[in-house]
Amino acid sequence: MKVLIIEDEKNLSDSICQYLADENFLCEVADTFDTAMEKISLYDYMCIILDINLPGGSGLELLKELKRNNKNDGVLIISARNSLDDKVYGLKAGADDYLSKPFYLPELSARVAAIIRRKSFNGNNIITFEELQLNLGDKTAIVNDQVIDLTRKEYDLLLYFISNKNKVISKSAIAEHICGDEMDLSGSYDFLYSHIKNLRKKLLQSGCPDYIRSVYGMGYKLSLS
Amino acid sequence: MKVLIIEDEKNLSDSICQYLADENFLCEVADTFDTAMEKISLYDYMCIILDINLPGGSGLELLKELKRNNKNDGVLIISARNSLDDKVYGLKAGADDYLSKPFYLPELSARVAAIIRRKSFNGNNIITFEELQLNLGDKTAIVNDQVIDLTRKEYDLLLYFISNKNKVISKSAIAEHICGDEMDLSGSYDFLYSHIKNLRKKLLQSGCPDYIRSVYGMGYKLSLS
DNA sequence: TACGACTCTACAGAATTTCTACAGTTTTCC
DNA sequence: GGAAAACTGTAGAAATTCTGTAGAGTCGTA
Repeated sequence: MKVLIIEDEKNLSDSICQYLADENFLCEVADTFDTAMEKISLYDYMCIILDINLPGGSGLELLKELKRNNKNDGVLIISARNSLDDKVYGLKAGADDYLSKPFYLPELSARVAAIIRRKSFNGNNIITFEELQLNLGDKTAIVNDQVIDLTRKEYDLLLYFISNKNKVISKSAIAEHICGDEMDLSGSYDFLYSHIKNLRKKLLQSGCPDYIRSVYGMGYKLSLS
Repeated sequence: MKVLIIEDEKNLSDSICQYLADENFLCEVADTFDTAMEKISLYDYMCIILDINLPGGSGLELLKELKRNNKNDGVLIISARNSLDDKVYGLKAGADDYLSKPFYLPELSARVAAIIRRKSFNGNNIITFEELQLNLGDKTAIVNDQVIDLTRKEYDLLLYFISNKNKVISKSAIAEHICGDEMDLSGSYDFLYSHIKNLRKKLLQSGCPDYIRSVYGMGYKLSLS
């Protein structure tokens, strides 16, 4: 559950960071325009907390860049100026919410949680794709109110698929993700084929269409069509 | 999408190579200063992954040579020393990014992709030509909101065309780009004709005009008229 | 420690998709 | 018109993915 805090005032970013970390978010901080751009282009975040006034460039520019690249990260703008302008421009540029400084950390946290909930979760640690539900809390998968028993690897696999939905992910990326970097691999992805086969089977048995598409020569993709 | 890995430790270059190959890059490895110099002078690469510590010469020297020859290949430096020196000198000498060992392969891959995006596509994840859209992130081609299923070679081909739009590109350049240097070629471009035919067919079926012009005796060109 | 149940991975052969060589046809250029 | 270049459909080759099975590994419990 990664959150990026784009804020140059170290005191503030530190306290946000600590507060959100306690709420079980994985926080990263970027304190300049350039590092922020880099992080955004490299990784996906569930939510980006964006200070409009940045050294090196405007936060709004950053927001536009995000949208230009079809990134779906949630964005919460924080801005010192309490002007209506920032709010209007920010929301118009595609931000999800706005909070003006100074603010109370619990309120920030609540808004971040709300954004994430709206984006992909429906409240209680449940991440979904179509009728497919994954409960991160007790690590169960649910389709049509029916619990599917998944092994640990199958669960990891499905989680990785859902959090990268509609994107082609390579087999090596999947292998890294579900086995860590101590995988010796020896050139064969047989174990992956097996897990995917079993996962597909269990999902199909629960009446869930096969959303896991094989993309020949590239990898896999979780998508509708 | 060719990438050159300059690294003498075979274990490392092997795993980088395999990981990137699975991400659909065409990888070549150079394990000494001299072979690296030779490859660089012979071919163009989208990105060069450069280990600073090389047998036979410093990677920084190689970097300078690259710039001296006005080569525009992207460069990602990897170095065992976690010293600021390597990073500073490297970036000053014209490298695009720096990663210190040990690193996580997905991170390397993300950075390579980012360098290529910055170099060739202005940092955008989506590159377009008229109604034709190519999304580098999820590796899809879209025409009029409709996804076109492309094979790996067709995708590579289209990517190469779009990133060289309005320029005539020779068949040998195309062949090298989509097959790497291990292509035997034997003087015949039959396979290329086939791929281009199939690509054209798929694009036409999606209602996209045939922007792929054949330039008799020269090669091909993606253009309007 | 031993047992059973469950999970993971390796293997081999089948099925599928993509690639490319070939032969014949059409187009282009001079 | 003739030669070279480009195009097309086809079929076999090659690469990739899928499947079932079996043995190895893991974990909890008695």
